[in-house]
Amino acid sequence: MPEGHTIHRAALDQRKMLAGKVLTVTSPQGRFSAGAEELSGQTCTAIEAYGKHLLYHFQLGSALHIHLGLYGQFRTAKAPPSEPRGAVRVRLLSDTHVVDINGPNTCEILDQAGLNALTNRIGPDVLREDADPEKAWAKIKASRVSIGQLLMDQSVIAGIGNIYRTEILWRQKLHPKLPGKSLDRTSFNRIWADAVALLQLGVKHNSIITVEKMAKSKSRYRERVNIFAKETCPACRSEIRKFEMAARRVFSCNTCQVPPEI
DNA sequence: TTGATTGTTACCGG
DNA sequence: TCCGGTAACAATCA
Repeated sequence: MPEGHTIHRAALDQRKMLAGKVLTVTSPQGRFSAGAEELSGQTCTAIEAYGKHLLYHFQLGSALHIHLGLYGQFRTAKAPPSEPRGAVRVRLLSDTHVVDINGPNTCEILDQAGLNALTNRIGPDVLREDADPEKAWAKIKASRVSIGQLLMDQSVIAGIGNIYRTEILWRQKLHPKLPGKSLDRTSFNRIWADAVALLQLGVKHNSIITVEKMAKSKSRYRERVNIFAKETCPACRSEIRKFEMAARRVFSCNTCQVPPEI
């Protein structure tokens, strides 16, 4: 479900529902082993997205750390809470709203040391003001790994997922198999700027949109991306190639994105 | 019921 | 040390 835009959007939405309020933290189905009660009754002081990670900070200094993985999702509703839907690991309840966290990959309580460890292992997040692109560039220009893989490596650059990597590389006319070290600085700058723009648009609309102009009547999902899971390149009508990269599917147009010579 | 999936980590071997 | 490959895990939806 989530690429980085989903988590940043969730942070925006949930701030209004939970931040600055005393929360009741429960695990209605007993699926949270690390002691949600520890946080219950504390004020949630801040909600912060970091790449695909979401942090709920609490007044005594620890934080609830959530990573949704491939399948997890947030379900939000107005109070009073109703019966949990699906597998709810944690339920956060304020005076006005309920946030259920279903099926997250990670669901744990972090102290300050844990928070530091987390932020140190994540690369610059394209959606954060404090992101330093130089850190990403330093790793990319030194790596013989393909740019398609590097864009998915959250320790290199945070927030981009499988759909955005395909779409960004197509938009920038770069083949996914190009080695990181073969990119020039201009290409990297374009990738970074495009990632920022596309993910910001994703936050705004709460969905992935990578086409330049989208007719209102064509707002169905398949019409919002250029080549992801498509058959034909919208620019040159060539056949879209599909292949695997680190066990994830990638798409490219070998006309618009010239493959590297082997 | 089956299969696919917008993700990550651990571990192994070259 | 780097990097590719594999398995494991998660829950939902079409």
